[in-house]
Amino acid sequence: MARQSGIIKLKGTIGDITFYKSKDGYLARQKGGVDKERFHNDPKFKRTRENAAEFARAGKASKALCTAIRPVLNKTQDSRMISRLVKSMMQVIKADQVSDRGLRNVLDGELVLLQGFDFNGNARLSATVYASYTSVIDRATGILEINVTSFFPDSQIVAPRGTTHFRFISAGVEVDFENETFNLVQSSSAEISFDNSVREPVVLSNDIGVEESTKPLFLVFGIEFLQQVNGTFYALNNGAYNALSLVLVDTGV
DNA sequence: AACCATGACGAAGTCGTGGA
DNA sequence: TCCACGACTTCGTCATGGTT
Repeated sequence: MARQSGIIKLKGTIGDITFYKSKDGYLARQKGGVDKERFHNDPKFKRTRENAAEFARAGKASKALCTAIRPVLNKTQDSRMISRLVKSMMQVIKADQVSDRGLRNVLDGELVLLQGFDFNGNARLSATVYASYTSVIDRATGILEINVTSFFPDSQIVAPRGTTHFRFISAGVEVDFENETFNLVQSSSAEISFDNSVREPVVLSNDIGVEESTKPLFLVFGIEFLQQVNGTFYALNNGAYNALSLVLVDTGV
């Protein structure tokens, strides 16, 4: 048993040697693990394979959703967004009470659990937009809508320094997780000046053009901060403070 | 010999980092 | 500038290497 006696204690793997901490102190040993062949065939790994299958499904579903709203994401995401999304997607899958172990999936799960997901972990929508709004998904007409009530930018929007304007953004998307296809429609408000005068209500309506869809529908809502220089709008801080959240989910039939 | 604690592995995907 | 690799997400199983 190799023991680490130096000043710098390591944890993790370098080359073929694994460094770790045990109750006896810091140790080092040869890298171990289960080989691929065994993982795929050994009956003892059945449970592990089932977990892997569900995890793979969560990964794929996350990618499908991510790809679907890619145009809206537009820098309103942090570097760990996918990780968090996969984590949430695993909860969706684990909520499937119909399928057998290893076969649980997002369609039989609770996609509603994704509601409230923030695509930018550094700027949560609920801590950025305090103007009140309602969200509606009308499956019959295929219209996904956000209604922001009258508000005061100054006191109801938390904007980063340098903001002169902002705009609300929204998108409605129908996702077919089985075929990994989607149907996205996006909309945004005009540029709104960041000051203390009252603003008229804002309506962001997304008509996906499909009536009575049977697939899951998602409504995302967010805000983009802008700086106006000589009449042109520039994205502020590369979008670091932009917020985007999955405000409403309609699971489908 | 039996037992215990612990980390690696695998699945899919994306982003950040470092080397070439 | 591009590419390869590691980190990170979940979690059950087992190799590893120690102790009793």
